[in-house]
Amino acid sequence: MPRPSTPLLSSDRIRSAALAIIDRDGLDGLSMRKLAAELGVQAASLYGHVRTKDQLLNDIASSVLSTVDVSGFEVDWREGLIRCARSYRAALSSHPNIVPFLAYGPAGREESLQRLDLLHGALVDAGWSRREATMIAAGLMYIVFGSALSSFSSGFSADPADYTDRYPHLDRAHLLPGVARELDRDSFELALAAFVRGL
Amino acid sequence: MPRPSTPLLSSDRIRSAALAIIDRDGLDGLSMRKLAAELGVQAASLYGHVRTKDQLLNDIASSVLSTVDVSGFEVDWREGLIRCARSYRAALSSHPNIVPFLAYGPAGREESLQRLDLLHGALVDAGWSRREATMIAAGLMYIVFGSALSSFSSGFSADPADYTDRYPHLDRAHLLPGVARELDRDSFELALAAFVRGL
DNA sequence: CGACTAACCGAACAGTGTTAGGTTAACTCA
DNA sequence: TGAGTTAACCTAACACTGTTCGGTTAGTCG
Repeated sequence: MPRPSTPLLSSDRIRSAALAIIDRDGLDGLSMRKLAAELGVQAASLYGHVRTKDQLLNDIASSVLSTVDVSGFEVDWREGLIRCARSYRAALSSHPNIVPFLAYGPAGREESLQRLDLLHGALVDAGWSRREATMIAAGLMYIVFGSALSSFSSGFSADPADYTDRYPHLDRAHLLPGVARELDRDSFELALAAFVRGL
Repeated sequence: MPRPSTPLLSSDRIRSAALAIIDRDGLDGLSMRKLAAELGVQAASLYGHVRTKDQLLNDIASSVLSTVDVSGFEVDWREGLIRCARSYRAALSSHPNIVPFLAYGPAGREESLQRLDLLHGALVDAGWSRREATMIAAGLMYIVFGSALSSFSSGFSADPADYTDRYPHLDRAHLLPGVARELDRDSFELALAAFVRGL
């Protein structure tokens, strides 16, 4: 196929198709050839719009994180922390399969750092030292990312019988798939509340 | 080369060589061919001792986690939580490059679950409901894993000049490589203390 | 109309995990 | 002692992966 009348590809189309694959098939389920196939194109053609796969993932990560909202610090720094963490977690858990990529390294941090900077500033305004503010922000991120990659609900086998014998103490309830997500959310809320209260 | 007089390979040798590569070259730096080469062997030979690369990583993860200590709950459940979290983090941060693998899925959880079971039991004995105990344990893991993959110190560029202009609020101190680890540890301790205090 | 660029394709390269089938040393047992 | 079996390695290959090179043609500008 030569150059088509109307372009088949665009960075946006590529990104959203890639994110759809990640959501459906997981992070390992995304390959450039598969992505190209779903766009009706050969793999090589993608590289006219995307520098590299890693860069593509970074861009996707940035766009996922772009929905995070760090406003709400005017009222109360505690409330601000809580809102920020919730917003962060909501963004991450809407596309959970990309979280392991975020957890890897300096990924799409431009967006992330701007938000951290705001958060940091708000904490300093509230009376914390710069160093304390940094640590508090870090702690908040620990909880957000830890809960987002939630090795817990998703890490358990679907069959409760696998566990009840071997781990008598563990609460059986969280093994039911339907309850797992709710439990994850409640665990996050509990951790968040305890953390903020304990500061 | 036919069958050698004394075996060149063993599961233990493979595991420790693999972990050494991971520590040195990162998780992506480990390939079966490279691992084989360092053991003076061809890649295919590894599969006589290891079922699959994923299984190998799981075994390594389990052995890393096997150093975690969940004792110390006799005295006080708060103190027990803190000790457990510290021990967990110590294990993870002694081999930080394998943490992203742990963050992936149901990895080497046999070991992990046994410990969680103990922790859970201790919390229930201390008066928490089963559900609360589960959530508290989860929250603790959030902080441990979140801090272990510490996107923070390791995620920053080595050159402070990259940041100071763009993010005026961020504390410059944590950009110095030497200080980063210390700051990560302090952030962990702060988050842990706040969490436990806030329960 | 001619030059040039943009957008795609086919084929290839080096690398990945993994498997099948072959070769030979060491062990087992009559 | 000698035959048969098993264990431990090998070579070669398969089906992938991300990525690049060189071609082919449609659209655009002078």
